Amino acid sequence: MTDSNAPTSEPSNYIRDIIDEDLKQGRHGDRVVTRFPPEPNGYLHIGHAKSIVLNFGIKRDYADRADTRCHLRFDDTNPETESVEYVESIKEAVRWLGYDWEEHLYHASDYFEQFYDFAVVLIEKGLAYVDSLDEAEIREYRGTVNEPGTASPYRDRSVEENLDLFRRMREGEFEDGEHVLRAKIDMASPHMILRDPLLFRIKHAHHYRRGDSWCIYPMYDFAHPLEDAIEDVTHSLCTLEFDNNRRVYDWVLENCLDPDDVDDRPHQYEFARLNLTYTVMSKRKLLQLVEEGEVDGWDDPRLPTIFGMRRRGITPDAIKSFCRDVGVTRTESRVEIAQFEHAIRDDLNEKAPRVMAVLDPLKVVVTNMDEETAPLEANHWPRDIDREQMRPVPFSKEFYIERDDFREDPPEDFIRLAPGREVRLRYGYFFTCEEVVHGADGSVAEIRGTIDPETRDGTAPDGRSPRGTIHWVSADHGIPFEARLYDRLFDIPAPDAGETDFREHLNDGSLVVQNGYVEPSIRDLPKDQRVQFERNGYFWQDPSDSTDDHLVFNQIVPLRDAWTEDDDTIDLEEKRREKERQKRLNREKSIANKKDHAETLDADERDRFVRYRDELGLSPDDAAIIAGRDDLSDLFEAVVDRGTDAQLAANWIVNELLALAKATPVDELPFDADDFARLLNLIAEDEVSSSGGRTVLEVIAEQGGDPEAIVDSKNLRQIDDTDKLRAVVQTVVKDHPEETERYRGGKKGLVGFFMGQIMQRTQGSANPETARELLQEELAG
RNA sequence: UGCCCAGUAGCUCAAUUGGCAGAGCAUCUGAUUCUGGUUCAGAAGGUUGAUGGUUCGAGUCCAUCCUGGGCAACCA
Repeated sequence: MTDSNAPTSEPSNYIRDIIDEDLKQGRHGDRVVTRFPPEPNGYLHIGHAKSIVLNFGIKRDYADRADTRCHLRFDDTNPETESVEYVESIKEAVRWLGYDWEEHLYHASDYFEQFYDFAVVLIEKGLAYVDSLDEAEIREYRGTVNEPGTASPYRDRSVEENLDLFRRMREGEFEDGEHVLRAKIDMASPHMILRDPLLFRIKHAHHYRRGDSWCIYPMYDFAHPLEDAIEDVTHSLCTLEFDNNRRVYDWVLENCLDPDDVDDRPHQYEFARLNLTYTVMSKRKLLQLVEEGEVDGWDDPRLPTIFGMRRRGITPDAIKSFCRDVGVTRTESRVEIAQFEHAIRDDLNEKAPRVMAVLDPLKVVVTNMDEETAPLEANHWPRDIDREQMRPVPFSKEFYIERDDFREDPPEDFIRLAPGREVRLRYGYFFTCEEVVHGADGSVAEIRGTIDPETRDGTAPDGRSPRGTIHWVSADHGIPFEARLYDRLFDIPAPDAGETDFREHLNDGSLVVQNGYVEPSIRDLPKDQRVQFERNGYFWQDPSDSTDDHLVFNQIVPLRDAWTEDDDTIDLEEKRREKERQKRLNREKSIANKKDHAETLDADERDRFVRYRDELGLSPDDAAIIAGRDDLSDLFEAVVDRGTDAQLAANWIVNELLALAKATPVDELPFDADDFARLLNLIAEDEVSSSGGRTVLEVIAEQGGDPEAIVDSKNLRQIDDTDKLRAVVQTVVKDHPEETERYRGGKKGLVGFFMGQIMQRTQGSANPETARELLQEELAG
């Protein structure tokens, strides 16, 4: 039971971690500026909602710590697909979700002049050129993922010529496709994106906002970073598929911006888009369903579109709380629809007054009652929700119950109505079934039976209480209505994953229409009130089809149902076994394909490798890693020459130094072989522990310095003195009686906790081996 | 076959930056209940993708491999 409106502590995620750190470092002063940048070429869906909640959520949550903004920006740089209709629908969707962009509404199309100017800057720097290859040729020249590209013959045009051509492109002197403007980066880059990406193309097309004033339009990779920079965005959040594009994003900003502005330029961070089981999320597939009439428009309640969800009756609160639940990560995932349904129920449980409605009516006649009784009184709210809102519920001789709630031949655990059985009618009498009337086809047509007049208030004087309670609606007073029950749109969890066309997996039963009766008090509730039809789920009136004469209710979500006849438990077990099987398979493969490091070495490296392995006794792995890099070999040999033990040196180079020097060659680090040898010496002589050594290494790799001096200034000299250590160990144990208790009770993993405490107190300088021995002695009691 | 990204419970995520592997959802019990709902209590579920290494100590650091995804639009 969470109140989604409450300012609950926001879950942290990796993007918030970055923002926290940036705030701490003052990277953008105290500004945190995000943006939601849709292209107005389609309707928004729950995946967009995740992005909206992320971006606007950051604006809201950091408002107390920082100067925050969140822009709504239309990324309208492609005139062929965009329109005002989409702009308006997107604004409406964002507003409906409950977010306010205030005065920060922007359009990329307002920046066309600036994009042009930035392009001129690049040309003048010799970093962009007009290419006159046609589309097919450009593709050809780009190469493939395995082969480098080749330079366009136009790549080396003069700045003047480029400037002239680019100006004339804008003037409209050329046809579509005759020329493009490209960045001059690297046609051989292993990153395809960096093989001279296109910046501008000619498109004689009418733009929905700029009309015909432009005939060249910028590409995403050029426009987007500049849009962010123009608006002073600090954190530009997008989905994972733009990961590769980040390289151009950075390149554009670093080369277009004034050097003074580069330091606090925007940065792009990617997160996984949201996928749900049993539905599809891509604009293209959604469009296909709409256009082919598989669903009833963009706001069909079965669709995961914002308008579909709105029409279905799902609230913004539920969507937001769901988005918070799934979090923000870089792991691609598909969330079980059950998780979403939970958020919807959790939200509605406290918002929806209860009423009774029968969806699939079966008539019941009471034989021991002739005239109408006064209406029963019932609270719209169940006892566990602390609200009172009474309404009259008329009861009469004839009423309807749910067809499902009666079985002629009930299974063992069936607790509802059956021949000879008594049940409680919700808010009213106990009823006993005495007769079953069959129709011509043999199906049950009517139930007859008696009420116990003593049980009008739902209790019996003799204290008996039926096992089951069922809902009902008076036949004389019930209002007929149409119920639309929605189920998952597809019948497999990942309709868009396999080889087959996703449309083959459409679920025939995704919409079931039933005609039932609802209690008359529904008329006293606001038309847009979400209600719970007891035992049937949450409903509300369809906003477009429901009228006073013909009520239409959408089922927002059914109630959780513990009485299901099919069980998913087998499925779960199967999944576990499948995962286990897969793991075993992968293990075999990964062992079988283990690579021999030495294979890729050239002749010189191989010499070194053999020497390290055979003469110095290094493991083949270590020997190959060091031999494979000149900088590592030089350092390694230099320290060994100074008398350091080869294995020790290798360990530290491979396992510790490599982590710090992934990108930079070690000879560019601010320390030399002497420093490193001295450090290793301190470690070899037990002057510092290995963790102390690591600290020293970090310092000298960062800023250089004498290891010995650092050891002293940071107080890292290893404590071997047993008495001194014992004192520390004893205090630690004494200070944590509860953990000690648990350790003695069998939670041996706590040694790590205690060791951590000891290391903290001694700033990492305790001799770990001795400390551990003493600790174990002490904990043994 | 190049480059990039990601692998923690069935699903979605945590894990104080090298120190007790946890939570929500789903599942299964039990209690409460005039909703087979809600709420509460509990259980089960893990070789942290694998193998080796570093370390007193590895989900976290190093190496290799495996699996999945992305990149060769004048789309975004």
